[in-house]
Amino acid sequence: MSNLINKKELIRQAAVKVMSKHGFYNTKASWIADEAGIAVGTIYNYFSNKEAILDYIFEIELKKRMGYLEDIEKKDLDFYSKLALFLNKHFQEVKENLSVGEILVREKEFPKKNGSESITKYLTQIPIVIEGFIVKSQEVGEVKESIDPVIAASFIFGAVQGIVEKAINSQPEILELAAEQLIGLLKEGLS
Amino acid sequence: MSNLINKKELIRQAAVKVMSKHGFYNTKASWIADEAGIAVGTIYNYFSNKEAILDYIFEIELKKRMGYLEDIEKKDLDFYSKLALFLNKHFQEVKENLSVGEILVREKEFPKKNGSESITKYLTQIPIVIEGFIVKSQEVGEVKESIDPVIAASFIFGAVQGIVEKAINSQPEILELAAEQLIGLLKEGLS
Amino acid sequence: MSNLINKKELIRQAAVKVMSKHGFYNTKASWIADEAGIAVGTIYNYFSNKEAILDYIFEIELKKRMGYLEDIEKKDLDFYSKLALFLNKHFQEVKENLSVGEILVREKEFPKKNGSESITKYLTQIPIVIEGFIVKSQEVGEVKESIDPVIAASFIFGAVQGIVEKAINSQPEILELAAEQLIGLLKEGLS
Amino acid sequence: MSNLINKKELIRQAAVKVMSKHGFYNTKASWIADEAGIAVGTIYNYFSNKEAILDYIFEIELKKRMGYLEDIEKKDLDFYSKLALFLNKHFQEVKENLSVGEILVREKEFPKKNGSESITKYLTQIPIVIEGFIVKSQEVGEVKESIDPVIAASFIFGAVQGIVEKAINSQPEILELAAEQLIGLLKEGLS
DNA sequence: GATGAATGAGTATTCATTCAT
DNA sequence: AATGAATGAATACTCATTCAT
Repeated sequence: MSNLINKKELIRQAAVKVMSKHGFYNTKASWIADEAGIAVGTIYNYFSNKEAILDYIFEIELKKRMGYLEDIEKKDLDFYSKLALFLNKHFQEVKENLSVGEILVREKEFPKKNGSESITKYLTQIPIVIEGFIVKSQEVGEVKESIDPVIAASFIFGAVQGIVEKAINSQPEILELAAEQLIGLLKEGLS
Repeated sequence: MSNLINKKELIRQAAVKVMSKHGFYNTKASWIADEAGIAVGTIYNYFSNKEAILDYIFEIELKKRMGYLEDIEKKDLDFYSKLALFLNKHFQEVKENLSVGEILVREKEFPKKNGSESITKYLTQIPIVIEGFIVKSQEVGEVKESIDPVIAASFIFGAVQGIVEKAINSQPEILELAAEQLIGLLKEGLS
Repeated sequence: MSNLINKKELIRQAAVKVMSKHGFYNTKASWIADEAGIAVGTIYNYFSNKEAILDYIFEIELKKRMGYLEDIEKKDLDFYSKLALFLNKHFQEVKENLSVGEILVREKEFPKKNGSESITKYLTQIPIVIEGFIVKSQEVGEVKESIDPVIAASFIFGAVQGIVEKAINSQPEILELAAEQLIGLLKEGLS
Repeated sequence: MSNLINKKELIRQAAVKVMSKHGFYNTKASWIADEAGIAVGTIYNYFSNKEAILDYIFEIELKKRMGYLEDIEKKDLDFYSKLALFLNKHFQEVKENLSVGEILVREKEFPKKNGSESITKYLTQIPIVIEGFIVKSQEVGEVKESIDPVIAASFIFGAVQGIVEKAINSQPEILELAAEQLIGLLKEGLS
């Protein structure tokens, strides 16, 4: 019964593992099947094509982040506290599953006809929410008026991606301090 | 002989144009040839394979950046001035050729045997140089000791990538203010 | 047990509908199941494979025709009357179920190992019977000696198929007059 | 130079051979390539897909027939002479290349999106031209008014197909007499 | 008997790369 | 050097068939 969900989930996890290692384009459908311990054909009982798997991966992760952000948005906290909450969640997730982090940072599909909806959303929505945080903070005087919210949000989202990239490539341990450092930097600058 | 150089350069530029639009994996060698107005076979007189073209693109761009950074390093300037010089150069380049920016931000090849050396270098070396800047600045007391140079460098490099991504996707004009805003943020934080 | 027969018949009818529309090779087993309102697996409780369904369809139709022909053969009628009886029956059947007609005219399977026995029989036996009619008629002087029975039988069978094809493609109403016209033509020619 | 034409023609001929033997759906692209003595990929330099090959086969044969028919149409001959000319040409072609005949008689594609234009045309146009012949002949009083031209044309086209089918299946030699016999039948009937 | 999820052999098609001209 | 037709390895995806429930 929940077998259906489980199989799709099984494929998703196998795909994360394999795609994080070889990249989307170099990942063969058969590798995912092997990793999942199922037949190739089975993949296509749950996903219409390879792209749909990647899309689903992003969909899941995006949902998680948007869930966090919604919860956070409701809270009566200053900008830095809100951001800190989000960063902690995000870095925590990545720490627990570096493969997912790798995919989130690296995959930027180039669709032909049916590109991955969710990748675009992931890369777009999250910065927009951050932008919203900033705008509100400016209204309250928490953040300087001279700051361009669009630019700042792009910085922050980019910085987060950059840190995850670095963590994956060489120093996973930086994820421990990353949130704190990032918040500190945003609060007071480097000096 | 300058003919030789020109043809290679011609191919590089054609590749930038086409790859920025469709991504490396979805770009057919023949499209590059068409864009360059040459025969497919000709590409292979100048590049051993498709990857080598992308590699060459990054090689060129990396060289430019490293050149700037070396020049900047020699100057007797404070950290922020140095960084400002670099950012201005970088954003200027991207502004002049958004296609190049698109590639620099998006392509993160997954090599099998012979992955692109230059992409890895680009993603690695530049942050390291920035890291060096930070370390030096900390020695002089310009930058707080509490700042983790690795994280900060990843932050900066990531933020730069993030802003370029945003510029490409929707608002090229933010490149105008980006350097100034980033420096401001790093100097004093958001508040 | 009549349940057993009914299910097989149900599948046959569903298959006729779907195959007449998409052709044997483009008909998915699952479509037949859907049309029949059963599960795919059920099909295989009644047929060993997809080909066997088509084979069965032809088997049924061939049996019907051979039945008619046997009955007709016994009657003491002249050639044209016999043929008329057969044509009326055949065109009647087709009129009542154009889908069956479509299949009879269009499907000419190319077997690998286990080709459809019945298709071959259908395409072979009926002309042979007609040939027999002609030979007998020649013995009685009803049909000219100069007529080659094999050729004439092929004409007649082909003409019947041709008319059905036309009826299906564009003018089902020609089936009304087809038998009469065909007989007239055979009797006296066009002039 | 005419190499291009020759290669396409080479593929066409190989396809005729193989498809006539195994049928369109059971013919593997690689078999055609093997028969033609070329690489599979080469096929796709000349045809966009397998269907396009079959389409081309029919296109060629249809053109031939329509060419004959146009030439014949211009001549000032009675209906039977015209038809005789056409039949002789057609049966001659088939005799010289039974494989082509086999395809013309057997292949009745079921297209999804992009079905074979030419097959439909072949099955449609030729009967229409014959129909035209009949109508004209009726105006001149050559053919009885009681004859339905559509039915008669379908009869004739079907009879032709029937005789080719028979020739291919068992008695190629009947093609010798086929035209004469069919004309005789149409002229005076069987009796 | 009925089911339908799982299977995996089978194939059309693509496209980077080659090399004879 | 330039060409572009020829190549054929590589792979996503299909779908008839099976079989555990």
